[in-house]
Amino acid sequence: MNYWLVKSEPDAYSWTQFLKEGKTAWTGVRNFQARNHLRAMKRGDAVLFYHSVSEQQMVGVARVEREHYPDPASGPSERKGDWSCVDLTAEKTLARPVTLESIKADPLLRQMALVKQSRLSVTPLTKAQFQWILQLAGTKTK
DNA sequence: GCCAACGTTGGC
DNA sequence: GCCAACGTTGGC
Repeated sequence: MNYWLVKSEPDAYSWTQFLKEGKTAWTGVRNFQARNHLRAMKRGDAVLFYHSVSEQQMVGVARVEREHYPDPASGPSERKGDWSCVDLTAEKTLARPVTLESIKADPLLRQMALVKQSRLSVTPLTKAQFQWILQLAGTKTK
């Protein structure tokens, strides 16, 4: 079981909308490193959902429902299969969102790729980091 | 709103 | 193949 973090600007695609839909195809990733992370995701992996820019906090937990498959090409220079996407299901909302501020203040959490490589939209995190975040959020793991 | 970090593009 | 210019992302 692996642990991941995906980011979204709330204005573009919010956790609220995700919850409403229950399931979403995580498409549109156009960065090789992020794509490789998508391809490494396994069904059942836990995924933290982070709101960037206007909120800068972790808001929910999702799960990998379907492992990577070709992201529909969006431009003339893209061939089908150049990029990948996965399907995610929304699992639970964090009782208390975990802010970037508190992440940076924490010795364990500030080692996350989210902090070090702020522009990367799909990043891995350790089990310890994941569980600690849930604890800070006042949310129980299954 | 600004700008640092980073990725991509295109001229040479 | 190098690198300057440019665009985008996201923190501040």
